[in-house]
Amino acid sequence: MARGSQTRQRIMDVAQEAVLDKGFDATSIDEIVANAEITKSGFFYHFRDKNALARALIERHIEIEDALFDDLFERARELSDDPLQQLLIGLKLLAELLSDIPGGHPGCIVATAAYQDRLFDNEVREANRRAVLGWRSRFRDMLETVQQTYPMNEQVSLDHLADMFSVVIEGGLVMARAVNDPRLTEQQVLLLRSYLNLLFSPASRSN
Amino acid sequence: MARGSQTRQRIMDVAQEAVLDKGFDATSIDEIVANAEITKSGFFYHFRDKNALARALIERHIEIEDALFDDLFERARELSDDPLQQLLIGLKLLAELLSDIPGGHPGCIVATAAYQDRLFDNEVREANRRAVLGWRSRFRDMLETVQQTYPMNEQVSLDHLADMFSVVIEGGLVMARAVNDPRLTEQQVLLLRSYLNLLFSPASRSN
DNA sequence: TGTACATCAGTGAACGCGCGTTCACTGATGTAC
DNA sequence: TGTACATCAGTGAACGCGCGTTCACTGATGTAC
Repeated sequence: MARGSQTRQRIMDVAQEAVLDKGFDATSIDEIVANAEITKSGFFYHFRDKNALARALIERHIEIEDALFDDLFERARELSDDPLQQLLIGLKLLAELLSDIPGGHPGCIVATAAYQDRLFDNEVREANRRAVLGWRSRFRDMLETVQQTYPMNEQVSLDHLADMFSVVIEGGLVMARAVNDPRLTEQQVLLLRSYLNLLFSPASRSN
Repeated sequence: MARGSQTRQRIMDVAQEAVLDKGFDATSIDEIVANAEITKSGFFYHFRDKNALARALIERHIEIEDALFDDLFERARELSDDPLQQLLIGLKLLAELLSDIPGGHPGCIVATAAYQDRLFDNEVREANRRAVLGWRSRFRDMLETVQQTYPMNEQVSLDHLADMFSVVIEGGLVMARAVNDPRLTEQQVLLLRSYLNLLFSPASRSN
């Protein structure tokens, strides 16, 4: 890796940690450059302005998150041939993964961005929107496959259901922060799993 | 109402609108006093500093939210004697209410606070925490009553399930912002309703 | 192989603006005697 | 009922600090001939 892009990477790593910890605008460039061991003007060599950093952070985050989901459900496919089982196993793996990451995982960058909307320019908002819509279509595809084999026990919109993955994760992260209990997100993902199980499993549900 | 407390109220109204729109620290005191038609020093007569405003906003919000939930489930109790039906009706009413409020409802003040944690002092964080725990115990009580009549079809923790109300609402609000679709929150609340229905309804679930 | 030039990856100092906060003061209303 | 004093609900001007951003400059590396 070229010398310059190493530095750029380091700036982003340092920035991401700070942003996840306390939000984007509470993270000053001074602080970032101090931790990245570079000068302020070095920062502006790599990023035109602070918005460019936000954009880069969101875009990189989407890639990482996507790769992570790819891995996760790939593993799930290895463990079962049944589409419903794959989904349930994937969610279980996701819950485990969430419990392994100490103190907040990448997902919340999206929420941070959503909540500080007006601070960002249009490009940042668009990047954020694309990320969320990407997740919707990913989970929607999986749900459609499941539905082909397992008719739903109650009719609900697959799009809404697909959004619920993001909702539960992001909502879980918000609440985990609010009550200061990092395990909350994981627990909520397992509840989503329980819902999908009840929704798609063929009856015989007595005890 | 005394002259002073009218002004105080006006400051808070104006501030709340701005905070919900773009976050707490993106809302300047200058802007608040301009919209409240008062001078900057007038603001500092009513609030010692910006944190005091945050605290007042969160506390007032909790009261309003609590009153709102009280009303909502009181109405639900009038409409049915059955605890499960009460819960389901309550959620339906909540969804309708969310769709009536144009552009974001109070709930997100809590998320805003959670995501800008480091900006606030301990008292603000504590107020926020109390709010969330209050909702947990409220919903937990309702769920316990339901469970006495309707055993769960799948064993899950009532505490986690109670948290899911907040998770779905807050997560829904975050996502609604991210994709710019105000109806998203309402849809997610209805999915939670669907989950509770599947979880507690006695079998005979085959369409 | 040596020289000329260009690009890369930064440095250091300065700037200006907006922000939260302070402080000395004031006119209107309330209270004691 | 009138006067003295206290409190309430503000005003207006100033301050200082941190922040994002700019700008002129520089030493190291890469490329052409």
